[in-house]
Amino acid sequence: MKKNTLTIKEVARRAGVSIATVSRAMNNSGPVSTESRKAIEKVVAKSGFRLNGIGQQLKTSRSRTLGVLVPSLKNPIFADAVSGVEHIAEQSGFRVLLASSSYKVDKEISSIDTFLSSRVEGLVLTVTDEESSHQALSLLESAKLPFVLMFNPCKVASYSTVSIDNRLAAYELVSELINKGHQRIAMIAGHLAKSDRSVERYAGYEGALHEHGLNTIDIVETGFENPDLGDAVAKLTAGEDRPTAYFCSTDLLAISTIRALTQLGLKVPDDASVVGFDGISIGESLTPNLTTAVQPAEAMGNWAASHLISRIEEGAPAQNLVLPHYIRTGESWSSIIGDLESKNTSGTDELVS
Amino acid sequence: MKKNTLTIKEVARRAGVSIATVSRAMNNSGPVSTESRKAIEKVVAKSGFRLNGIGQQLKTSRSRTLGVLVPSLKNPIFADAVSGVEHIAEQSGFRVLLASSSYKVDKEISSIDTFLSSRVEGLVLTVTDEESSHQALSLLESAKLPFVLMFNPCKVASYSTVSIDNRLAAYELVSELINKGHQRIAMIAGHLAKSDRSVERYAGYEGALHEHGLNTIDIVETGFENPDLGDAVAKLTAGEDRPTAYFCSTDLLAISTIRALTQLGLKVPDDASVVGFDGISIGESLTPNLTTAVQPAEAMGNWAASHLISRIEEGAPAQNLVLPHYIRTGESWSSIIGDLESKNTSGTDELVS
DNA sequence: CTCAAACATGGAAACGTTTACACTCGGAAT
DNA sequence: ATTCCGAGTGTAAACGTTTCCATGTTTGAG
Repeated sequence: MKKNTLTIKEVARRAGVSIATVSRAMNNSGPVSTESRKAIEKVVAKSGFRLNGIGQQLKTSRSRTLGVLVPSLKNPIFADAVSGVEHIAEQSGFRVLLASSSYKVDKEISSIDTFLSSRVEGLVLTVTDEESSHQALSLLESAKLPFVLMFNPCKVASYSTVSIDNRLAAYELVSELINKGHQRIAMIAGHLAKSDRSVERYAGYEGALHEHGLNTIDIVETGFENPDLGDAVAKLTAGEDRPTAYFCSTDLLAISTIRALTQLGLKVPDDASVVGFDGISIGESLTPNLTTAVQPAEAMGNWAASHLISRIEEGAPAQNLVLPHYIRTGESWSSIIGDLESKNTSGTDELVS
Repeated sequence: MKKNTLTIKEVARRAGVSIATVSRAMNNSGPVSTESRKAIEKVVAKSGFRLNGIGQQLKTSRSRTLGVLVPSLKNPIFADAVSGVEHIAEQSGFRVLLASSSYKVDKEISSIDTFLSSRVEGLVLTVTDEESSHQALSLLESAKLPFVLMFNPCKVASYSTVSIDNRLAAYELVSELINKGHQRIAMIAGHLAKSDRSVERYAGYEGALHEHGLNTIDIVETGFENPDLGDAVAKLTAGEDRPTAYFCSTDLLAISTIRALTQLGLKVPDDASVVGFDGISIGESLTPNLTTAVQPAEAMGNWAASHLISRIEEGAPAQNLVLPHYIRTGESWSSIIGDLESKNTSGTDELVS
């Protein structure tokens, strides 16, 4: 059992110089004669030697590594954000260590634990719910590890965060629906109002409705991934005054909702409007394409990474960034102003009462 | 400028024991008296000390880290696969270092370079094209780093690979279309036939057509991400005998194709059938939901990771795994047996000529 | 009571780097 | 001639661990 991975010491020996010279040559960190350099390059080329990053990290006590923690890679919104982080990190010479929490607090904590012992220099993360992840975050705080929350609405001002105004975006979206004549608007949300984002979006939804004297409908909650909305939506549409619009707290949910409605014989947007939230790029290519509140996920990832790096490198202060969202108008909603009276007077109501 | 991160030495001092004892206590790697253990635990709890992973890695010369390299995280098929890798890695006590190549060979190489100096113990990767990534792969070979190719059809038997039989899957899918009465079947493919998978799929497409004495149609090539297929598809449908079916080399492309067709006033699947490839989960929720050849992406990631780990841990030999694919039947295609004559005689043709 | 096994412990040598420091040269400036 | 400087180099001390080894100190069996 021989050690076959060669070290700077061996390279130095073969090139007939000292290890200090090899180090200087390979890092361009000091003067090296052309002669020595040649000799070293020759040995390196022949052997494929590369400096052991772990040795470097230990000696310099810098890992040049960022941790990234998201609930799941299977939701494009997170995948896009991670992609954004990765690009900036890469171009700043940082490596990216990845973990996912599956929306579980204990996995959040154990991942952070791993990051901490890996000595990442900073962390970009999205927690399921800032409240219940409090333990995880204070772990980070006490370790004095710079971190940036992504997507999570900022609750604690001293944390670095990048997010959009979920409440406002939801408010705008639902208000638009109301302007288009919708009065019965249902909300479909991810599992539990356990996600702080869902909670905010619900608040926006509620706010918009109340402002117009309309009532909310019992929220439909479902799992985070690949939910089967069939039954839930069927129940909603069964009542005499079924919703004319569905506000989904996620594009993925909106897509499922559209399918569920179609399955029930309802056409979107003719018989029901559906709006989503997130603005995943696939939503633009759908038929009908989604009306949604766009979170610039990749840009959020970009910003999170570069802000984190400037905190690391220059000791920049924590910062809360609220990125602008916008409503991307698609074909999944429609106006029902014209239809309103006919529906209400001669339509279902009459028939039933 | 004080070093404030404390070390095992400091903990040992505070607990009044030797560093060897602290190490044994924290790793459960040797006998430690209850007394010493108590003292150490107390110091650790108070200070939040954790062993420096970099020191450990250096000393043990194990990084317990896997590299993962994919073209892009923005295609769900890769995100799912990475997710699969991450889960297995995590549960086997491996960290995951992530990089993406943006379909560029030079980024593949530089990422591998980074992985190599990070001393990852193995690498899971998807290259854009095995041919043109030859340099990158031989870099890995000469570094004797175990790696597993994911998605790439295996060309070199000595490499570990996990993929499906792209050619066969495409063949089956297109054959099915032919069975359903389609004669003019177009193929839409990702940028250049530069992707080895696209090439295989084209071969399957061509094979199925030729076997039935049918002709291929000039392939439509487009970029990898968010392609605007409008023009290309418009051109295809303009001719007198427009395709009745579209075989897309990717679900993402299929979705865009459906949109393009709809935009042109054609209904899917009534006026044209569209089939995809990949089996991204979102495809199931669409309306119409996609008929597609399913690659079990997450399972591929799982297998890639566990195989890689067994190569690392037990020196298991390289292995080529071809996972079964299957055709997921959706609503995006239809049979045109019955319609065939009526369409051709009384339909568009008559009108035009 | 003796002796070996088992337990507990600490000292010290790695692991592969970077880098402060000291040293040797020439040659340029005095 | 002397001084000074800078380029080029090597030695050796870290960085924070793990682990081999040697050294007690208990125990329990005989």
